Amino acid sequence: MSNNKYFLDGMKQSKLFSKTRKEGPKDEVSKNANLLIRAGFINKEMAGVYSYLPLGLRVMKKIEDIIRDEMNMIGGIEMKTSIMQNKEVWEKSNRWDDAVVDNWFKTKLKNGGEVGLSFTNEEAYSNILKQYVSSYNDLPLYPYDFKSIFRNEARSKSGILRGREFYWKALYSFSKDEKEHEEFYEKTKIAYKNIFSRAGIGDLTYLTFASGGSFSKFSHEFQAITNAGEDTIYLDEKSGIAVNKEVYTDEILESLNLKKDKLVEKKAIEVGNIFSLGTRFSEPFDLKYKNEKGEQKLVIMGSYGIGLGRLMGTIVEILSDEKGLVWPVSIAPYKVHIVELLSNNTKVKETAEKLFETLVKEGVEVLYDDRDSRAGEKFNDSDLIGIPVRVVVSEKGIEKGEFEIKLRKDGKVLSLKENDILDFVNQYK
RNA sequence: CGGAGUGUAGUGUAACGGUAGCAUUCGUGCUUUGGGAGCAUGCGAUCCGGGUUCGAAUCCCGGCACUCCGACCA
Repeated sequence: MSNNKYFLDGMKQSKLFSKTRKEGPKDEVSKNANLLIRAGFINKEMAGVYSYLPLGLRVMKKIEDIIRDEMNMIGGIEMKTSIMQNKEVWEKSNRWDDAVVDNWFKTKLKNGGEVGLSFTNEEAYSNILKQYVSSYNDLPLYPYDFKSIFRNEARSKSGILRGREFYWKALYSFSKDEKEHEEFYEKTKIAYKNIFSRAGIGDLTYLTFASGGSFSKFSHEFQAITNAGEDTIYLDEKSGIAVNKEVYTDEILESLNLKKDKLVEKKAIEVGNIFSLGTRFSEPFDLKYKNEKGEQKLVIMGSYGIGLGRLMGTIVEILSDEKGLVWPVSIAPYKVHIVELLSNNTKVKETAEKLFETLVKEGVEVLYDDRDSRAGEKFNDSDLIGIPVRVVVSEKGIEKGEFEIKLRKDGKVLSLKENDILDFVNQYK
């Protein structure tokens, strides 16, 4: 967003329809949804279903940009699979029947036919690529998409951490053989690490061994440590490797070379996971290629997911404080929050307006609190919304020829001359 | 899907079976102007459907919704 010179990215708060609230809704216990609703980032529609308001959407898009960047760097190719799914396709892999998959949302066409709403993408990709993959020259392939996913969960909970409708990134790997698959699998571990670091929770997110399914001993989860978590993991703090409770056995610990007495039990949120699919889907879809010798071989698949809403919620759980949200610079809805204090001196508004225009022209993403409200309310709102850099424009500052800067993360305060403010703020672009 | 609980203005809360009140938000006017100011004034609500009763937010039945615990999952 910030490097697009043709799109000036500033917002006057008087034009932002969302408003902050002193109190969270009573039917929302989770910290993430409570704060995000209070700050006007999301709106609850029903259990497990949230709309994203302007500020929330901006955060979501930044997270999306980070993930896209990392996926593209390891060879991902973005596309978009449909949300409405064809029954016949899912019957091939035996995942249409409600007795097999009980969290489908299904609906009927006018002519009586059935369709399902996507709850995952293996079938969609396998079915599409069947048309295009026929030679070893066509592989490997790493398509992915960002998409809304629908799961008829018996119980949604924890705000945006577990919804019935959620937005995710799903990448699938289509490899010629196990070796090629493994190499890519290892690359995604690094890409995932990068994503969580860039999103601000890298130091609390650990690669975790979890149950694997029929094609590999383990799958791998990325677990972010927080008491709000639903999962229990056992972490070796030295190596940064963890084991999910579901595979926490003596035998497995030994195979991973982990000592039981060195592990600490932690609550964590699964913010991403990757797993090997082997030929589970290439077989029913007859997804094969011809190798150099002209032999037909089954494609080896892998799956790599991240729930964006869940990631956003996890970041809120981990980074927010008693005053409200605290966004890392990388995903903050805006980088700078200009807070203009009310004054009879018209110079205050003029100065704030001018600063806003200057910063926006420089390509800084700015939210400008131009509202006709008192200082206390503005400061509290600013804390709640959690933009990294606050610039206060006041009569007091103007007399001194200075702007007051306050950093949301650590509360650090500094004064800057008008000429220095651009350089300072540019660090946060 | 099992268990528990809760549904009152936009939001948060009160009301023994008897005038639906308070706070905040919002509108208007005045005062105020560096951490959710003050005064005045106004708008705005009992989840839906039945039943009991002279009378129901309140009691009973049914439905729906939401929250929490469990089972299940990005």
